[in-house]
This record gives sequence, C-alpha cells and structure tokens, in this order.
Amino acid sequence: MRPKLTLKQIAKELDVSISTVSKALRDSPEIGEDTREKIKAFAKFYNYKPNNIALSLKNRKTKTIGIIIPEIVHHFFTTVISGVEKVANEMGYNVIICLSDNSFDKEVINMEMLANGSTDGFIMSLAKETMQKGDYHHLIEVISQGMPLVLFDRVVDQILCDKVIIDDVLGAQKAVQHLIDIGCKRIALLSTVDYVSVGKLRTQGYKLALEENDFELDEDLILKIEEMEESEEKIEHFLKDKDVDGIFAVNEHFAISAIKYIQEHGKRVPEDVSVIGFTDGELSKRFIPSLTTVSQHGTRMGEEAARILIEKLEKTPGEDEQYRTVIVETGLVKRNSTKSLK
Amino acid sequence: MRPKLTLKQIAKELDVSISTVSKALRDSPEIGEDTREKIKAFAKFYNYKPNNIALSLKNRKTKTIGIIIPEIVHHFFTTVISGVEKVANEMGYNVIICLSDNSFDKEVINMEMLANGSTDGFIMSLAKETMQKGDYHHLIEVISQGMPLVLFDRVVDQILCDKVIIDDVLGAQKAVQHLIDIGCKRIALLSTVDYVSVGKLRTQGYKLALEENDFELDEDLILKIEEMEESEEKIEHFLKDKDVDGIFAVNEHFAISAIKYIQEHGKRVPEDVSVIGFTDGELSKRFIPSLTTVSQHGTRMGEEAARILIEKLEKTPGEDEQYRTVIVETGLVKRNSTKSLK
DNA sequence: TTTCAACACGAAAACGATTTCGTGCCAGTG
DNA sequence: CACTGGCACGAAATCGTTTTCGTGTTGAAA
Repeated sequence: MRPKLTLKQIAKELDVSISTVSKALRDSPEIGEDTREKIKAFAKFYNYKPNNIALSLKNRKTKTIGIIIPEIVHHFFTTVISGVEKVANEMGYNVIICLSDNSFDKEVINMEMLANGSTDGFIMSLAKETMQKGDYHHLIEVISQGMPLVLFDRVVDQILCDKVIIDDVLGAQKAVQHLIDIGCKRIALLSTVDYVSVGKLRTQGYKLALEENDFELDEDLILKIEEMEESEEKIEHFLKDKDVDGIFAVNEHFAISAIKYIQEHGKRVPEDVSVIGFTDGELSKRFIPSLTTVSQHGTRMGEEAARILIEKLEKTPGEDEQYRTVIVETGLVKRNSTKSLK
Repeated sequence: MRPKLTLKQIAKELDVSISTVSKALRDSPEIGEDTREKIKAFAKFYNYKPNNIALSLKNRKTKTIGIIIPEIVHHFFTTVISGVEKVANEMGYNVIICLSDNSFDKEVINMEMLANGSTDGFIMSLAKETMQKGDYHHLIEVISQGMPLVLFDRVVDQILCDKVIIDDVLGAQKAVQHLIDIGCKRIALLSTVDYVSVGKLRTQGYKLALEENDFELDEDLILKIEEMEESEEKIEHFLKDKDVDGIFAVNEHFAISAIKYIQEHGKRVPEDVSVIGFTDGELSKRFIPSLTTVSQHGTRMGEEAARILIEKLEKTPGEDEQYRTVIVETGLVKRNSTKSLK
C-alpha cells in the first residue's frame, strides 16, 4: 500500500522547501527554470495530485454542489440529476446527492450535514412533508450563511432564492385544451393533494382550460390522491361510475392506472377515452398505448439550475443580489393515448 | 450574511483558548465544570457545528463514499443508489455520485478526482467502454493507495476487490428453464455483446438451460446487440422470419421491443410467444402485458455493497485483507408475458 | 570597492479542527 | 517550610495546501 504523495514528501525527496514545490508546480516565475523542471518532472512521474480537502480548507470552497431531492427512484429526478451532473462536470464541480425520502427531518439533517463545509451551494426539491409543515428554517439558515440555493420543481414562494420551475399551470392548461380540441366533453382530473405545489398548480391549469372553453366545472370529476400506494385503488373507485371521455393525470402512474381500469372495463383508449399524463418517462414512451404527456424536460431543468448556482458561486459576493425564477417550457408530446385532431 | 461560527471565534468571545473550547465541546474532563457549561451553552445558542472539511483534513477521513456508475437514468442503478444511500446514512456517511456516461475517460477522471481526498472509498459499476478496453489501471491505482473498492453488477475478474453481483448465469438459466417448463420449443435470446460481462454470463445461462433439457443450440436464435439505439431495429429484423415461441431478453427494453413487434405482426403474447426480461423496473411492472422478469434486487445490492465498504473503512488496516464476492439471489417474477404452467 | 537590484528560494501564517504536552497554581503532606 | 500531586487551562503541532514576506547570493552599476 502506497499512500498518497504530498508536497512535503516531494520537498524532502528533492531537498527543497515545501513552498518551492508548490510554486514550481503552479508555474510561479519566482522559481528558477531548472528546479522548476526538476520538480515538475518528479511530480509527474509519481503522479502527484493535490489533496482536495486541503485545497477546500484553504480556499474555503469545495467545488461541489449538493443536491437534495425527495427520492431518486423516479425518472424525473434522475433526469434532473443527470442535467446537473453534466453542467457541473463541465465546470469542474462535483455533485453530492442526499435523499430526503420525503421526510422533513431527513431533509433538515442532510442539509445541515452538507452545509458544514461539504458543499458550496444547494440545488433542491422540497420534501412533501416539508411543504406540508411549511417549516423552512433550514433553508433560511443556509441562505443567511451566504450559501446559494436553487430550488426546482417543488418550490415555495416564501423563500427568496433562485428557482427553476416549469409552468405547471400552462402545461396543464395546454393538456386539457388538447383534450377539448379533440372533442372530449367530460374531462376528469387525477391530481395530488393541494399542499404539493404541483398538484395545486396543475389543478389551476385544468380549471383555467375548462373556463376558457365555457365548460362547467364539475368537482365530482376531480380526484385528489394523498398516497402513492393507494392511488390505484382510489382511481378505480373514482372511475367506477363516472362517464368520462377524457382524463388528465398529473403523473404517469395515475394515467396508467386509469388506462388499465378503462381497458379492463370494456372501453378503449383512445377511442372511447383519451388520457394525458404529466412527466415524460420511459413508461409513457413504451407503454401500450404509448402515453400522450406533458413533458417536463428534467435534464434542462437540471442544467439550468446548475448554471445558475455555479454562476452565483463564482460571482464575488456583494454584486447585485438578484434572484431569478427560470421557467422551463413544457411540451405536449402527442402519442397514442389520445385521439388525433379531427 | 452571517458567516459560520468557528472555534476561534467562540474562544475569542469567551476569552479562553481554542483548545479549551474544543475540549469543552467534546466533554473532556480536563475542563472545569463551569467553563464547560458556559462554552456549551454559547455554542448551542449560536448553533455551532464543526467544519467538516477541517475534520476531514485532520482525521484523514471524509466520511463520504463515492459512487461511480455508467448512467443514472436507469431504474436499476437508481435502486442501487438508494440502497447505498440508506445504509450510508445510517452509518453517518455521505454519498457522492459521479456518472461515467459509459466513457472510459470520464470514469478515469471522476475516479482520480474523488480519490484525491474527496471520498474514503468507492462503490462502482464499470463503464461499457472500460470493459471493452480492459484497462483498469485507475482501479489498481486506487486500491494500491489503500482505498477500499466495491464493484457491483459490471465487475471484472482481473481486479481483486470486494464484489456484489447477481448470479447472472443462474438467473438466466432459471428464466429459460421456466420457458421450457411452460412448453416453449424454440427459444430466442436477445443479448448484448460479450464484452459486457452480464451479456456473456446470461448467454451462458441460456445455453446451460438448453443443454440440461437436451435442446439443440441454434446460433441463429441468438441476437447480440451492440448499441441501445439500434436495438429496436435489430430486433425487428431478427424476428422477421424466425418462428419462435419463447424469448429471453437480457433487459426490459429488448423484451418490450420484441413484444411490440410480435403484437404488430398478428401474434399474441403470451399465447403464441412467451417473453421474459431481465431487471425488474417500473416498465416491466406496468407494461401491458406486464413482463415476467428476472429481478435483480438493486436496492439489496446497494445495501450490501455499502455495508461491505463501510466495514472495510472502519476496520483498522492490516487486519486480514480478504475480499468477498457477495452473490445476491435473483428472483423470477412471473407476470403476464409468459403462459402459466400447465 | 561599495551598493543595490534582481533572482531564487525558504520560513511562516493561514484555513478549522483535535490532541499532546506543558505549566501555573493551589492544597495537602511530611 | 519544602515538596508533590492534581486540577484547569494554554501553547503548539498536525493534517496538506497556498501565499506573503523575508533573506541570502549574485551580478552589474557607480
């Protein structure tokens, strides 16, 4: 076992001082050409690489950014991560990932953990429980310490920071509008409960689209689901005696559960009922029928978030402290779960 | 903006020495009761937390483990990550994730990056390109520096280290055996090229099962696919005039592409052709027909890998240096893409 | 010959924490 | 009164870098 080479060892080996070695490696003109070459050759030969921890301590920068998300086994979040990773890598940053598991406590613990020197800034999407509690002291704490924070997807108005979101309202509205355009008359909404901001906003979009087309809002056509686990059951129960010809679901799973139920009960998708989901995952693409969805462009959100964060990190503090909210546009990907336009 | 509190500041504020503060906070009996209480009260009030970077430098441990995987937008890998995260969190470790993007160069760069003090050890699955090249100098380098390495899934015999794998041969064999059991006579294999170890091993299992049942091996029934992108096309071409009644695919995507083709050409799954995939993802579960698959238990692999790594990390070096290979059992999840046993 | 840059390098502080080893003071003992 | 031991605390080294500020040597100019 050969431990890592340090400046000190090089110095001893070549019989010069530590500072000389450091300067030589950083091409300081202070050092004579011959010693410089000698040191660089030695370092190269033994593959010297400076210790990141020491550098972090000295520079008070870690060159890593922390991502805190509710869960990772979820296509949307992984695309965001890969977007962040890509930009971070290009800019010489590392990415450290923590999962809150949708728990407030874990979110707080992870954040405090990372805030103690492990990362320079945060990119995060809030845990469901956090939004429910409305307790954001950990975010405020981190911001007040001067660490940049970029929220994405599950954001909250009370916190002043950069944000990357999609236009949930417009996305939902466009989806429902499409259902109306292809002739749907009774359109159901499968949503999550309102304290999850996306649920609320997408519901808004749903209502807006109905309104614009002079459809009457029927609260009986709206289902709000609390737990992922019970979704299938709830949806089946909900659809039991509803006579709908269009369904807008706020995620893939709800959409697919709905399609399954419909098909099992003698109707066809999209001939009898058109279904649109939200979030464009593998599932939507390969399901049969493939799903028409509002696509969220997770990768782009991740890239955007990373760019904003790194920009903040590399700007000398004090420069105009402005917070941006970037809205990543959604797209409507038309596939086979909706009728085509007449 | 209020910067983070340090020992030095507390010391100055309370007019004692830095060492006294440090000792007081760590409950050293050296410090008198009254000063100790005073310091602890102050620290608590101002929410002092030691700086991780400084601790890392001092202790020569970062308490973080590095994960390097080919890609993250892949259900299997995310389950592994969440398994690692879970165990790591319980043991007070952080997780830092890098993606190799299946590129050898990126894998090397990431590894060198993290090895310079950022992590205490590695959990990784090799990039396709790395296995193709057969160049593992970066792994050897890291191991020789005394950093524990745990390989999972895409592992390689030449490297001596701990490994967590599934029994690909047995998993494949069981799958094919099941096809035989339900009466399939002509069973095709959709595999990847051989330098991806899983492709090779699963092909072995396929052959083994045939052999055991005195089936004749027909090389024409084996398709090896190089690139994910061309898979759909290749599979369609391959199935064109093959008269098969069973298909074993080494992943979900191949399986689904096959099903699509079969259905589009007037045959039914599972009535005419039974299909089994590998890796139990969301897609398999919710596809129609839902897929019978060999499930890989990614979470368990992640947990296992993390446990092994942390154990190595916390063991004083020198203690018997033994490498383990843990085999996580696969399961055959029977769903609707295969006929039921007669 | 003296003086003064320029050159090439080293000593030391700093980042924030832990830890070893003093050290001053006081009480108790012979 | 002198000695010893324990208590409560501080100084300094350490981890591996970077960087500022010397400092000794040389060569050239006066």
